Amino acid sequence: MTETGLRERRRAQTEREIADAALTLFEEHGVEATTVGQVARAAGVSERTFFRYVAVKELAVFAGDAEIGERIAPMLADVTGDEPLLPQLEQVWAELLRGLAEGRDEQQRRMLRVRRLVRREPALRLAALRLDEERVGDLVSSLVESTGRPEPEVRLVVEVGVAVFRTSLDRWADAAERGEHTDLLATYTEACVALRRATR
Amino acid sequence: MTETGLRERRRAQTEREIADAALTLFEEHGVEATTVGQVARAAGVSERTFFRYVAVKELAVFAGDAEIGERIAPMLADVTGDEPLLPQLEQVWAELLRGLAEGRDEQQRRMLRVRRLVRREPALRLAALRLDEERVGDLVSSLVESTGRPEPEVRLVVEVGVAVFRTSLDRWADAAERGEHTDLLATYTEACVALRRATR
DNA sequence: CGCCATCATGGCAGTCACTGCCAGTTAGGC
DNA sequence: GCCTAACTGGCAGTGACTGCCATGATGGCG
Repeated sequence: MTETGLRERRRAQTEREIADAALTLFEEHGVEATTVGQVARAAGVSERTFFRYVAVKELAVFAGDAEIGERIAPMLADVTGDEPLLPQLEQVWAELLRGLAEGRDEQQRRMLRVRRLVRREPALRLAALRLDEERVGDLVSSLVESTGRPEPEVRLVVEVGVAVFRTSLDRWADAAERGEHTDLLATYTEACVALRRATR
Repeated sequence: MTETGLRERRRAQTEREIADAALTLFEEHGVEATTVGQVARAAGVSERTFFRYVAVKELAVFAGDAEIGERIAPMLADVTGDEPLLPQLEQVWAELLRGLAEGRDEQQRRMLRVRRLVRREPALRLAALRLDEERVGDLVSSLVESTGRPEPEVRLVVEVGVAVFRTSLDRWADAAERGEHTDLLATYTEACVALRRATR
């Protein structure tokens, strides 16, 4: 999985450094007021290299999020087309959050910082939506293939599912903003319940 | 409502001309390959003026969509906090589509062209998401005030509702792409039913 | 009808995100 | 140790977008 070559390590490290620099600078001065040059310099890299690591400025802060997709992939293997899709997907996401809660504290703190920024900065919100969008696409095609269910049905379920997930993230970030520290997993499961109540 | 001053009319007209020029050029050459200068020239306006009408290039094609928000506003008055929110919202959107179906054919054809482009061009998809996002924000705060329901609940319902609506638009555009001409309203109500099935 | 405040437009210069190209350096297989 | 492929920085260029200013058109008002 993780290549231990020097190149791989270097690459992972600069990716981290760029992401951290971006996060700090975005928090401090706002996304718009932060230039790519500033982030690059803070990360100890040239502007040109910055763009070899991140496609657009706003996405700098999400570097490393790809691993989340990788963590989801194996869980998807258990999803079957013979049972309702949505509950199974909710299980997958809950499992993901459980893994996060058991993981390093540092990762959670970072995620909270990012989601707070996402809540505050429209430009970042848009970037986050873009990522969601891509993940939805991948997830849909993957599920269509593995479950054999018709595309429109799968798309609807996935789209609704991520909507619930996203609102949970927002609510979690909001709570933290107000100083109330809540559990993301609990917030998410509550949201799933609220969805049933709303659609009953 | 509609001021009949010469200025207002001129303004509305150039707005239309920009939107039409953008739509045609985007269809013909793709969004990325189309420069603002080209759209501006085709619309008979300077580049500087273009940016007085549209905030970012990709949004050019959605000019005039604001009126949809205005058409929704009065319908929102009937929404009460004493009954489940989601069905009421679904009613509002269905009503909106009904109004569209009864309206001018030209408007529907234009909407279809736009949604097809949105489906094909990631940049436009993102722009559409941005608009959705803004509308969700407005809708949520408006509903929180008028219904007195707690913000998180309202946000969840609106976000899910919009997701269902969006997938309907996509499906509608897909069908049209394949030559099957389907009814948008019917597609939407089917999606609402599918949502119940998925969450049961 | 003529005057004035307001607004709409175009041009220009400037910033900044992002890309292609080229040259120099470095890791890693042989 | 050698050679290929990957990584990097610099540079020039494009295009989106903004602020500023001058000019002309509109519409209200005496």
